[in-house]
Amino acid sequence: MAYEKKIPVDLDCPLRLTMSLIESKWKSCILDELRNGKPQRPSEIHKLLPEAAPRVLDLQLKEMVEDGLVEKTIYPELPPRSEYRITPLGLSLIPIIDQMLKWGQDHFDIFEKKYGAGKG
Amino acid sequence: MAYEKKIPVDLDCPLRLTMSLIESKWKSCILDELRNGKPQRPSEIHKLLPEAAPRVLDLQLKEMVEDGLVEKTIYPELPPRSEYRITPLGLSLIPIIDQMLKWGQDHFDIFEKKYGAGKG
DNA sequence: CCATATATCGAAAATATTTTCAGTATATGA
DNA sequence: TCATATACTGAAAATATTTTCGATATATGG
Repeated sequence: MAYEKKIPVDLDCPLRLTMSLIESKWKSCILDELRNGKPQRPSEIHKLLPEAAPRVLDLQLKEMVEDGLVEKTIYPELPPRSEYRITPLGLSLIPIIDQMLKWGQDHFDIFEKKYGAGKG
Repeated sequence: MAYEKKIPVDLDCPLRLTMSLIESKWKSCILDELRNGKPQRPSEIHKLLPEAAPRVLDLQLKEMVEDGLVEKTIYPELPPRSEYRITPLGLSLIPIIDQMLKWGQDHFDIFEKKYGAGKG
């Protein structure tokens, strides 16, 4: 079969749906950075997540806008300016992000010991 | 740079750590299927998740065993028999799975309307 | 002897994701 | 004029993931 654009979200089951919205490498981090509700410019987000290539953030933010987790405002100025802000829908995912954050904190040591520095 | 095996889990931050343990296509579903604590044979898991290729479940279960989310018992019988059972560590992720499940249920309609049958 | 069930594996093919790179555009300030 | 900052894009390269396929092994039942 020829290449076909993947379905944006996974409607097979509610669990897969939720996962598919946030499982890309940087989406959960982006949500975490925008959680305070403050609009952020792309360049600011890049600074907050310096390990992510700007292009990836662009692409992932675009999907998040499409999915309704984030909204974008473009100001017709020069040099160009735009801002991303978390939506109520995106905000409703924050408790999940929080729980994952906490789980990761609580269990970090186990995985540090197992896989960390030189244990690969 | 030559191909190099990826780091098994992401130790960059607690959030990425948690995500990296469950973000593969079928891992969250596998956890959900094993949540009741009953050991399951590979062939049973395949039946529960018929859309996943057996090979993928093999590979993902192997990683989950390595990560300590699931444990495996091999019975030295013929024909071969083995069982996978969720561990306490895996069980500790179930509240997150539950929250994602619930979120997906609560918001399914939005995404059904947006992306479902013919709206692609 | 042959098909079936069972679990597992290696290898390759197919797909998807992430990253890099070079380009668009335009105001500002050296 | 030239570098810089800003946001954005297309294309291709690099990587990763998922799927398919064919193979191993061996008891059981036809």
